[in-house]
Amino acid sequence: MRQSEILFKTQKTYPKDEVAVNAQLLIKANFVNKLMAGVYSFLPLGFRVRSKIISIIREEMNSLGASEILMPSLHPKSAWEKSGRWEGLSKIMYQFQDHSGRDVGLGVTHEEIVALIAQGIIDSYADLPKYVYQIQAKFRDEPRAKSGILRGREFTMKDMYSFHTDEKSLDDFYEETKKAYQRVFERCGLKSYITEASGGDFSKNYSHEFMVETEAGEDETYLCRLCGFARNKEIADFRKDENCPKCGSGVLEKVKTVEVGNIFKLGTKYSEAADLNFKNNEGHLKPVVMGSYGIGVERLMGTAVEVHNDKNGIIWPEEIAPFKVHLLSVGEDKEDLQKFAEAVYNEFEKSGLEVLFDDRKKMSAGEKFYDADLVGLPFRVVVSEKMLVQDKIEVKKRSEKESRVLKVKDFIKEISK
RNA sequence: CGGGGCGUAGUGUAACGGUAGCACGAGUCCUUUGGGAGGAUUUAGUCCGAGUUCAAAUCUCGGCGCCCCGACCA
Repeated sequence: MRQSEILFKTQKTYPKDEVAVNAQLLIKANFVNKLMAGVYSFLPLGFRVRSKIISIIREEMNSLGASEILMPSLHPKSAWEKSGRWEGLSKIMYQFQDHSGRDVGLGVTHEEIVALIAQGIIDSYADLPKYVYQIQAKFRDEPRAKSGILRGREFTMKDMYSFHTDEKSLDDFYEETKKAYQRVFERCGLKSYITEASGGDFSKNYSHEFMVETEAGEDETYLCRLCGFARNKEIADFRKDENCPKCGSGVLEKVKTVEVGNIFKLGTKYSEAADLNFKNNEGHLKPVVMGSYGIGVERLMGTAVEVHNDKNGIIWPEEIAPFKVHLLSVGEDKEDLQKFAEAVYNEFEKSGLEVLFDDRKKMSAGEKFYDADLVGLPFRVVVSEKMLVQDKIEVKKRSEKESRVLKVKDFIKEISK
């Protein structure tokens, strides 16, 4: 993609109000645009990061045997009444009346809705288990949106729901999901720790949270760096262990964390509210056992920025970088250099390399270098008069200091494997 | 929802109650071209509404918005 052609321009200064690192960098580097507190647009580069994260999530959820669906954001009050959550969530759910006076709300989550759907499909134990997920906007009237894209009022969530005949089936899937979640976070460049959750409006004792360590975190977690055991603050304060209860040799250290995902064993609460039953092999009607599993997409993106940056800008983990390579044409806009840069760009494109080509004219080398550092793509490739005469390119990893000069073909070969 | 801070060109910042200025950006022209280049020229602003005053960006009140701390966070 050519940088000159996309709706994209970095800012020279940090937004004056923002303190959160993810907000400062994502706004300065023009990945996102803030419309109001907690509500963001995703500009070309930010949109690509978001898409990459979604692809990773999709792959991992599909690998669990889950199928993707899409439920609506606009819900009638009636769908929420039986579970008692029209009232229970009224503080954070956007609720209003349409022109004909009907009560409607914007979805904060979809247990009620998905249970209604399953109710019309699941009849017998032979229909179970089933797993569905969606990746969709959620709306929450947060009393205080904060920390850039870490806590928004409108945000994308992957929410998955599972339906089972019994606890054992749920437990098995729950454990598989735990592993899939950790793969998602790892592929996004983040090390996650699983904690047993203490709170929550529902399923009080059957949920786990996935925590990533960063100063920007809102939560406090005690973790053992030796074995990866983690425990949330409420439980840790109650237990008061100093040594790791799992490996015994590590020390529990209090760190700040961001909750990037959470999973719940719901039991039969929502299936009972929605009359979601199945006939077991004896012909008896039983409520379906459910689980729900969430990942906040933008929160994951913001956390990656919080964890991977330096004073010059973002350092994107490779799998979620908007492009793999930033190709800079620097120096005077002479015809032979332009031709060379175009040729390199075409070769990259032909080989399927995801490349952002800084082909902007009348732009000093310094400006392009600053922008490249700020934007933070994994590889920076420079073509200039100096490179032209050698018929080579200069390659530098964003995460490293040293650059290397090599042939285009060799670089493509190296990066493609 | 409690507490605090803050709203001035696109961005970042000045201005005692008395001419709204500077830098960057953007437009035009010339020069420059490996770490945010230089010159000439143009462009564009006091969040909204009341009040006090001869006079309000500045003082008072109300609203709206943003950020931070706390509470909250299926």
